[in-house]
This record gives sequence, C-alpha cells and structure tokens, in this order.
Amino acid sequence: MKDKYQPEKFEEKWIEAWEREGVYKTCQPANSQTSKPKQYVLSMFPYPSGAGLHVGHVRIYTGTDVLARFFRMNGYPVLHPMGWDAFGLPAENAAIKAKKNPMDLVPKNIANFRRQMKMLGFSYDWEREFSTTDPEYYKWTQWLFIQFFKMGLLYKKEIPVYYCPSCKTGLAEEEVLPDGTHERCQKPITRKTLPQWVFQITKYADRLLEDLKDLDWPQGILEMQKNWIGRSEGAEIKFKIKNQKLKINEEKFIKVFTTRPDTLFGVTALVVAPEHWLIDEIQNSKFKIQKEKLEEIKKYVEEAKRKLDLVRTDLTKEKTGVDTGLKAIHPLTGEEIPIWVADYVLGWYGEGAVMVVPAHDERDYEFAKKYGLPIKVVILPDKNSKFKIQNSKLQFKIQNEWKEEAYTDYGILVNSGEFDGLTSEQAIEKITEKLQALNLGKKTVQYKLRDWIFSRQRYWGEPIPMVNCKKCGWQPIDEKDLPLKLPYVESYEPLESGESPLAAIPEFVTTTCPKCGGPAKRETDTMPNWAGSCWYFIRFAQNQKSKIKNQKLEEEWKEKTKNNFFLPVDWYLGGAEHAVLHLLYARFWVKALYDLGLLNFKEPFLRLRNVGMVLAEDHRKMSKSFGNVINPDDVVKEYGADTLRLYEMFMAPFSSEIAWSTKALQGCYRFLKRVWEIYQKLKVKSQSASWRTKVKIEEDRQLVAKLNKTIKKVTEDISQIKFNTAIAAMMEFVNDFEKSVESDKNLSVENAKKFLQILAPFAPFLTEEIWREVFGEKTSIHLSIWPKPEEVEDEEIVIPVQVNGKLRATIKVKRETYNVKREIEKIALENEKVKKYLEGKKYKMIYIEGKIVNFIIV
RNA sequence: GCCUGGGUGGCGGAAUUGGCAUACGCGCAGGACUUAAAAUCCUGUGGCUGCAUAAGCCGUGAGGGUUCGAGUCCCUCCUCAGGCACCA
Repeated sequence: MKDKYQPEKFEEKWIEAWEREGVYKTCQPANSQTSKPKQYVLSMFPYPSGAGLHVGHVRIYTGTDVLARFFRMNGYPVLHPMGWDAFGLPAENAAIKAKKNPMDLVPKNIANFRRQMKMLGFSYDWEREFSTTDPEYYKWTQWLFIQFFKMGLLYKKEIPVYYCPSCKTGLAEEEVLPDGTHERCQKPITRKTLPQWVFQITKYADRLLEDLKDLDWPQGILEMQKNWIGRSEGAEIKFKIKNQKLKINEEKFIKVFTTRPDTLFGVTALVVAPEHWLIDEIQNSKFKIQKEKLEEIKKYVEEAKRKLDLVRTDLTKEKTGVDTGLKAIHPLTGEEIPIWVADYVLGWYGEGAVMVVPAHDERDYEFAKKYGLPIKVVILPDKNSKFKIQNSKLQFKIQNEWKEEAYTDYGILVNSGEFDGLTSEQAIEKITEKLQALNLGKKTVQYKLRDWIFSRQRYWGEPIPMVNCKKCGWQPIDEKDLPLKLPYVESYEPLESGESPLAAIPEFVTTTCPKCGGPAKRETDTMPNWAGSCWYFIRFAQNQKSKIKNQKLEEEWKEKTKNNFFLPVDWYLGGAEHAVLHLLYARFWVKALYDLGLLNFKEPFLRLRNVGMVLAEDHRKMSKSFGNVINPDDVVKEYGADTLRLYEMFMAPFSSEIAWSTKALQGCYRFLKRVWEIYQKLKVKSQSASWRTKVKIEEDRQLVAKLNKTIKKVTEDISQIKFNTAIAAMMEFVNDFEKSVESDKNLSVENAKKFLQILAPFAPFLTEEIWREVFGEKTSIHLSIWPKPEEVEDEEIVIPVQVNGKLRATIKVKRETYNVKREIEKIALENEKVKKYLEGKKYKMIYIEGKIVNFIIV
C-alpha cells in the first residue's frame, strides 16, 4: 500500500530537523579558501504588520530562498538573512489604531512573521535576525548619525516642509504623492515651517549618478534614479540690476541657470521665484520701487508661498506673475529688460530665477503672450526658415505649414550679433566662453535632487542622538551613552504643536551638554523610517558576537565590517516601489561611510532584481475591504508550503505581476503529488526487486538524456532568475518519468536522486522527505552537491525541412552524418512531401548545421 | 509632453537570441472509474476550408522593409502598464 502525498504529515518535522541539524547556518570559510565566490542573497526586509505575511512577501522570499539553496548546493559560501524594518509610520499608525504601544505590538507581529517564514521553509540563518527597533541595532544607527554629523553632512535648519496634518508630522518630498497626499495615509498635505535635520545628499549627486553605470540593475530602475538625480549641463549667467537706490560701485546681480545660452539674445525679461532673495530685499526696501507695485508683489508672494509646489507646478494652470518695475542689464547687448516675479519659477532649482526667451521656450512664450512681453526670434530651424510675429503671436513655417509655437529645438542663430550663423551647439560653447571672459557667466551643472529632510516629529523612530546647548550649539551625545533609548511612554500620539511626543517628557528632554556640562535640551525628533534600512544589510554581514570590552565603537565597527567577507550584497530582490527612495538613500549612506573610511566598497547592491506584485483573483490589489485577501496560512494548511512556493515561482516571470489563481495553484499541487507518487512506486520496486541494490538495472536512455537536459536547463534558469521556465522543464521531465516508471526500463538510483536535487530549492519539504525516507539518506538533501549534467548525445536528431521558407517536413538524421551536407540533402529528398515540392525543379539548398534545411526553388 | 518597459491561443505564459511559433500550466471538450458528484486517470485542443487523425491556406497589435528564413533586426503608426513632469 503506497502512501498518499500529505504534506501536513511531514513539513513540520523538517522545520525542526533543519533547525536542530543547523542546515542553514552561514558557512563563513575561515580564510576564504573556497574557490567559489561568496553569494550574499538578500530580499528587502519587511515591515512586520499585524496582518501577517502577504502572498506578495512569499513571492520575494521564495525567490531569494531558491537562489540561496541553489548556491549552497553548488558549494558557494552563502549569506541569506532576515530581519525586521519595524520603525516608522505604518507601525505607529497601526499601534495608535489598536490603542497599543508599538513597543508591545511590534514583537507580537514579528513573532507571527517569523512563524510563517519558518512554515514556508525559508532557509534563513536565524542567528543573524534583528529588528531595526532593537536598541543594540539602533545604537549603531545613532552612532552613524553622529559620524555623518561630524563630517558635516547633517545640519539643522528652519525650512518650510511638507506637513501632514493628519499624521501631524513633517515629510520628505518623496513621501508626497503626485496628487498632493501623504503616501502612508492618503490625506492631503500642507506646508509648515519647522526646524528640521537636513541630510546633504546633494553633495553626492554626481557620484550617485556616475556609479550607476557599474550596477547590474533593471534598466527601468536605473532610469528612474537618473531622472530623480536629474543632472543637466548649462550655464550660469549674471544679469546686473539697475536701480537708483544702489550706491555707486555697489553691484547687484541676478544669476540664472539655463541649458540654452545660445538663446541669450532672445531674452526679453527675467523672472524670479517668489522665494528669491531679490523679493525679500524689495520687501525690506533695499530697492526703490513704486508703492502700489510693492503691495502687489507682497500679496502675490504671500499667496504663492502658501501653495504647495504641487499646486504651483500644475501644468494646466495659467501662468501668473507681477512686474517688479526693476530692470536688469543684458550682459551682452546692454539692453534694459524688465524683472518679473512669477510662481512658475521654482525657488529651489538652479538659481531660483530664469531668463525669459519667449521665442524658444514654451513656458516663456505662454508667459510673454499673456503679459505682452516682446518676442525676439534668435534661432531658426534652418537659414531660410520663415516666421512672423503679430499681436504677441509667434508663428513658424514648418513643412509649408504655419504653426503657432515657440521653436525649442536647436538650429541656426540670427539676430545675435557676432554669433549669427552659428549652430546652437557652437553658440552654446562660444557664448558661454564670452560670458566667462566678461566674468558674467560660466559653464555649470544643475541637479534636480534635493537635500533629504531627516527629522520626523513622531514617537516611533530612532531618537536623534543630539543635544542643544545654548552655549555650544548642537552637540552629539557621548558614545558611551549610546544607545539613546526610546522611552516607553503612555502617550505616544503626536502633539498638537507638531512636535514629537518625546517633547512632552521632561526626563527625556532635560539633560546636560556633552561638551560644557551645562544645562541642555535633547532633540525630540526621531529619524525617518528609511534610516534603519540604510544599513541593515551591513549589520547582517557583521560577525555580531565578537566584542572586546571598552573597545571604541569605531574600532569595533571597522573590525566587524571593513574587510567583511560577505559584503556587499550580490543579489538584492524586492519590489519596484523602492526604485528611488530606499535604494538611493542606502547608496548614499554607503558612499558616505566609504568616505569616512568605515567601508571598503562604494555600492551596496551589485545586482538588483524586481519582483512583480501578486494581485487578487479579481485582478485588484488584495485588501481587507475587497475581501479578496489570500492568507498563506490557509494555503499551506490546504496544499502545503511546497505547493505555494512552487506556484508563486511558476505563474509568470519573476518580475511580472501575477493575479492569484487557485486553479493554477492546484495544478502545482498535482505536479508535486505526481512526483511523490513516482518515488513511492520506486520505493515499492526497490523492496521487491533489485532497484536499490548494486545490481545494474537497464536504464531508459532517452529518459536519462532528458534528465540531463533538464538539469542543464534548471541550472541555467535559476542563476538567471527564470524560475518559471525551470519549473516548466521539470514538469516536462516528470511527464516522461511518470510513463517510464510503469515500464521495466528505468532510472538508476543516482539519476532518480538527481531529479530530486534540482527540485529541492523549490520544494524543500517534499524532496527532503523522499531523500531521507525513500533513499535512506542521513544528511539533508539541501546540503547535497548539485548534480552536473552529463553530455548525453541523442543518437538521432530531428531536422525541419523547408521549401521556399515554408515548413514541409521533418527528417531524422544519424548524429554522425548531420554535418555532411550531401547526406542531409539525400535524406531530405527521400521524403515524399519534399519530393513532391521539388520534383523536376531546379533548387538551391541552404543547410544550417544541425538546425534547418531550406530548399529555394530557382 | 518626456523617459522606460510591454502587446504571442479562451487565460497565465514559452521560444536555444534570426532557424519546427504557441513548450509548461490553467481552462474547455470527449472518454474511463462511480448509483451520482468530487477527486483521479486517458485522449484532444491556434483559426479557417474539409467526412478526414487526407490536403491546403492564414496566423505573434497594424502597415512597410531587410533576409533563403522574422515573434525576434530596421522604419512608420496604434495601444497598454509604470515612472517623471513649469527642472529653465
């Protein structure tokens, strides 16, 4: 009587056995004498929500688990860890909702996540597990903050920030969705001026861009990072301000940034942003302007500053602005041009001011048309192009058609004095050179990237380890006082003042200055949820046990980290939603740590692969409110962990989105069941006949050939993250295997084991059970050595035969003759169908060795 | 508007990188087992013409091109998804 496939009967047993036997412990070769390179295989670690593991998590983690198991069996030293990203708004908001302190709630959630991960058989080295909320971990996050502060990358500044009135906290620009809502709570965002810690990521803009070229990342993600950093080359040009109130010799300039210095002669105005220093000086009466104008400007600027960038940058909105009445001097023509203020100019980009070239910039044209500014054409598509300007309307004749638009492409210069006749490319060089010679301009580079606001006015984050002393300013706390622990509090909800709840705890706030010993106040802001994930991958690799007493933190860090065997990460798998933020921040930290001499590599993640989302059966996102959530616990209970793992790897390429399909899941269950039954039959055979003894059995040669092809395919596919086709190949093999089991011919024990081994990364439970129960192995299949495919050549190969490019027949050819063209021709012509088409015709024969024959009738 | 990916049966998707299009799975149809259903197993399954498991034609978003040969390369267009968007 053969056993049925009942995963629930053995899966739990193996979870315990693997743990007891230490099967997945990280092997750190003493002197890295192994010939194979280390493989650090990492998934983006989860925020442990109360809802437990999502089937989307299961997909990423199965992906890295398959890779880790594959590399382990292939003899590579593997680091495959897991931890918890538990600080931040989601955990805190959930805690507030549940009316429980996050400090109590988070460990419960973690325990549940850990249980589910073990249930799914993920081969983590659990000894390295930690949570970003462990004081022993955030001690180091705080220490790193201090190092960054000391190197001048962090400073505190009063700045208008995005502020979420619902979450009562300041936000980074990246946390604001395009519709002006908060990415976490989806509520509208306003502006508020708050003192904030600012991280100068912009100092690394060029390196963050430059080093992308060495990364093996998805093209789309690289592009998104490039766009986000947004480098553009151009010129900075100085326009002198003319005003009677300025003293003789006192010169004031407005600087603008432009990528098109070739259009300089077409400038008919300057526009500054409402935040521009000139506007402040006008309001402080530094410049003499008409009283009505001043009122108008004040009103306009106040309104603009209240608006979000998102509203200001709404493209559909009509442009507005106010003429300041001030004039600037054109650097090359000496003409006087008006200075306007308008909110379509962004204060933070470039110099916060632009030169207006209505004829060659769409926005400027729109603005000039509305306010009747002069339009001056200085670039033509080619020498003989025609254009006309009537009543502030500009038209170009393009391909015999008059079109009303600004001409924004490159072309030939006209009305540009000595530069007439040059191409735009030439003029950009020449005009910039001339300005440089006059000390009125220079070549420069601008970035879109903005500095990173690093403060959060919330409870559930790493306390910022800084103290404010009236005498000494901001001072980092002494390293012997690290970690600065987050106090357990009764009231952890944000304060109405917009401050962190820590500000309401006098025992926390009141302290002494680490420098002078005088009275001082602690910083009460906490770090954003990104902080912990900026270096967690480093922590996993550190040998966490070695610690010499009284060792300085810097020494300890260097000892554990600098020549660390496993760093950096070789394979990083996760969702594309982290394309910019997390990945950019982590790259930034690594570069800064490199500069501090704390790391010896410059990029954290060498290979990145995205995982596609798992949608519900109805093709919508899984959500409680839709009632379409699939719980991994339920699936495992009904089908076993192996089925769930296999299904999620099989449904589509790893990076594609999939919609849940219980039917397809059942298909994977059937496959595993068939594998189970095949080996049960072999077991029966082994007891009744000679199968497991040393006596030679007759093998099915075709099946052996198929097996070796399958091993080859699976080996290649796994290392290219093509899990779906690897599984398809194994299914194909099983289709044949199943038939052969019924016959007398068969596979040898060795070969039967090989198939189990290649299936093992996907279905670790089932394969382990068979490995030990059917084959009587004493050590885990997951520590066995990956099979090498043997070259088994088919005796005959099949070659398709085309006539005039259309398939007409296939012929079988003996392997020893397949490279003899004349033989192939002879065999092909013997084929009835081919004969029919070629009878009595002249033809030319094309033969691609071993691939195809094509007869062309001439 | 700009950037990046895609578009292949009823569905999810394969295709050795220019060489038998639709592997594998789901679904569907027919059959076996069963009093019956579920489960399981077997067979078939791109479309059209045909009694046909005869023969042939058409077929990878649309149109054109290169080639003995195109899902794959080139040009033009349509369309879907994601990202960015007054960045001067």
